[in-house]
Amino acid sequence: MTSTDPQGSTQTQQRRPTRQRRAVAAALAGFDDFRSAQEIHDLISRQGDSVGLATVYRTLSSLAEAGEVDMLRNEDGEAIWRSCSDTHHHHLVCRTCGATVEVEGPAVERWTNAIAAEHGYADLSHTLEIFGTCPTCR
Amino acid sequence: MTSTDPQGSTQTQQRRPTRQRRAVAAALAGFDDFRSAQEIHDLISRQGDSVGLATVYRTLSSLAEAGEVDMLRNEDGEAIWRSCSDTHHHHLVCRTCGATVEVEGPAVERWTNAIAAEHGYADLSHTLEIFGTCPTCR
DNA sequence: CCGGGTTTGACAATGGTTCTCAACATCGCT
DNA sequence: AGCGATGTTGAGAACCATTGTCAAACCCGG
Repeated sequence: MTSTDPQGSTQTQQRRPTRQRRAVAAALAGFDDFRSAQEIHDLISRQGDSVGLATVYRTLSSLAEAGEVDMLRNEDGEAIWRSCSDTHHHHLVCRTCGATVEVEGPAVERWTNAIAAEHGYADLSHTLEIFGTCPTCR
Repeated sequence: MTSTDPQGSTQTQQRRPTRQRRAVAAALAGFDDFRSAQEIHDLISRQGDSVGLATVYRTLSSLAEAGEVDMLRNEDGEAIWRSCSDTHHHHLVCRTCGATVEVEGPAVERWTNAIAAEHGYADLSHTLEIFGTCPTCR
């Protein structure tokens, strides 16, 4: 926050291709649903790599900031992650097994924008997640 | 979870009107936006009452379960609470000052139900919160 | 006023997440 | 290839919201 930021402002900050970051990326590629940082950390270990938990957190956060992964919170407030397509979308998540369906809702986007505008709110962000029990888990 | 549950099942369990519960209710009546449990706890102290933090949590949780308060999570995953009307609704929350607008979106309800049904998900719940900057804070 | 189930509070314990900081890896340059 | 500057990492401590523990205090019906 107090950096001098020589020239390019909020631009692609340097991201060195380290072994650890590659490991996290590889782990992310290995599943489709949302996983907690700790689960991802375990996955990496199981894949033979060794990456510190703190590093997993750091990497996930910066990936999320870069828009390369989705981060949302489960009903307990824990952060869960997964790599994502680049369009804005929401999720239908199975409460039991974590199976995820990616959903798009242009209608919802429009609705939230309208509501916010109506009340003069700017600089919006919103969360919309649906939790339920998938057909398999019932 | 392993309780025997003698007779009435998910019914109105006894809720004794203790000094502490009254204090929490009073505190809740004193603000319109969402506050964390700790802030509410502070508020109570400032009002002269003394209630243990654990009790505040317990009371808020049970009130939430009874549908008398809304609990949602801010962007940091912390639980925030406020008393609410009894209909299902969502919120437009100012990121800076916490000012809250209660919004209803029958369209959204219908949409989530449709989506979930389409994928065979049952036992639904969903979260939809909009964060932004209110007119005053800009 | 009594007895029994509820509720409380102080404090410990959890558990996810972030911070600290010395050791280390990369990059750009020569 | 060698070097210095700077970004990264890891182990563990630190944080901090939230929940568990359990004896003491409380409320209620009789």
